[in-house]
Amino acid sequence: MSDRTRRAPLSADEIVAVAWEMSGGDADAVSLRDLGARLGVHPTAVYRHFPDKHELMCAVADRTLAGVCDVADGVDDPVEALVAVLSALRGRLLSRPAAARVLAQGPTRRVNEVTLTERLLGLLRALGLPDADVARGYHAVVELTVGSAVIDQPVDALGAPGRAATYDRWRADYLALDADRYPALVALAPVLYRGAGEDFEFALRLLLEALARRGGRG
Amino acid sequence: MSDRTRRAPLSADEIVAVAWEMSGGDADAVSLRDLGARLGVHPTAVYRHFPDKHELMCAVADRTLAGVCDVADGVDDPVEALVAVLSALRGRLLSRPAAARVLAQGPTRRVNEVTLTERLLGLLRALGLPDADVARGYHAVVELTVGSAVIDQPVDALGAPGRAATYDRWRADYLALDADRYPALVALAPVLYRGAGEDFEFALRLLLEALARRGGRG
DNA sequence: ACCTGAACACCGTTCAAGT
DNA sequence: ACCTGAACACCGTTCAAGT
Repeated sequence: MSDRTRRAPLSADEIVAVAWEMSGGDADAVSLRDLGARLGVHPTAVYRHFPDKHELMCAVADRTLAGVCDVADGVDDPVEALVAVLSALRGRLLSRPAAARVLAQGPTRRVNEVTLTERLLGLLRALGLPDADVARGYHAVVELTVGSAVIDQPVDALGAPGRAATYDRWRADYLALDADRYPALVALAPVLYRGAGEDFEFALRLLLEALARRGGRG
Repeated sequence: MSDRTRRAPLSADEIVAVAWEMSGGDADAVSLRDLGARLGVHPTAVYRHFPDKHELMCAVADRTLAGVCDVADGVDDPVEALVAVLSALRGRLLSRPAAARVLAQGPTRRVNEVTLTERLLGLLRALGLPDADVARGYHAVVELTVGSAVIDQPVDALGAPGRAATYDRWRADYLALDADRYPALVALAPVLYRGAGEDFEFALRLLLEALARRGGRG
């Protein structure tokens, strides 16, 4: 490492950008040693910019939320806008499991998350709900979306053929059970796991339409 | 270690029982070294009974589900029975985060989970839904319950006073935002985070009543 | 058959030292 | 001011060796 290859000073933004890149795709963990190597810096240099790894990962998670709300721009119906934003959120969490795990442990209250929360609350208000129901509806849709993303992520990461094979295997396992002890499971095995994305949207619409009905917009 | 203190041969059940005890309470991780110490055995001895740590934790997670269905015994109304089982499930996941993390990564298809699935499907069928909606309703309530548990767990672990303080702080943070940029957030801050358990039950009943309505039992 | 010892290839984090 | 080196206290896992 000669002087002319010595890098410019680190910045928090650069660290987050590189960590964010590393967290994409299959790699579902970022180590500080790998991160240091990609930054061309000693592994412990990031401690000058973040107090610990968790704070860094919160920043990475928040970067994952940047611009999710934009998918609702120009969508007039609040239910459709909510479906668009929350499906987009789920998609981002699926493709970035490390971020999903951070966000699944409670709110980070960082800028993109706050922007997203504002948008969701605004859209839920547009359903004509009383404030208390807006708040509870917000918690409901976030819990459903995060739950769906963390449960579906491992299978989602397998890609289309792997997904189909996995779901086939699970259905076969259930079908092979004793029908006397597990009648519902054996009967319903063929219709379980028919597309995680569709199942999510079904649940989300059920929730949103129930909320809309409470708001007098049903 | 004299011969007379040398322990009896390990069994998979004993390993799971001790790991399950260790995973309770505040400790949200179990290391094989600690586990070995509590078993009075070399850390790597568990590899004779489980192929890797993940398989062990799946067994621990399944132990966490034992008997959850029992809370529905004697409850006639299927909606009330579903609320009872899923609330009990959420409670167990809250008190055992290591198990929650395993179950949040997809189905284990072990005995207690299968028993729980059978019960949930049976109860959803009792709502009079077509099979496809039973399956999608099942995925919906599981995603909501697991999402609620993983999101609420860290704050839940603080105990009642810590919970209240945390929620107060979050509300105060939102209230302090610029009301022009974040109108809904500032307006609704006072009614956010009003008891995670109540919020969960609200969302769950919304979902179940929407399902019951589809089944002609609304 | 069942378990141990020693090692391998990792982690996050602290802190004195360098420039 | 910013980063490095070295160390600390951990991880899960493998595999040859012991009894």
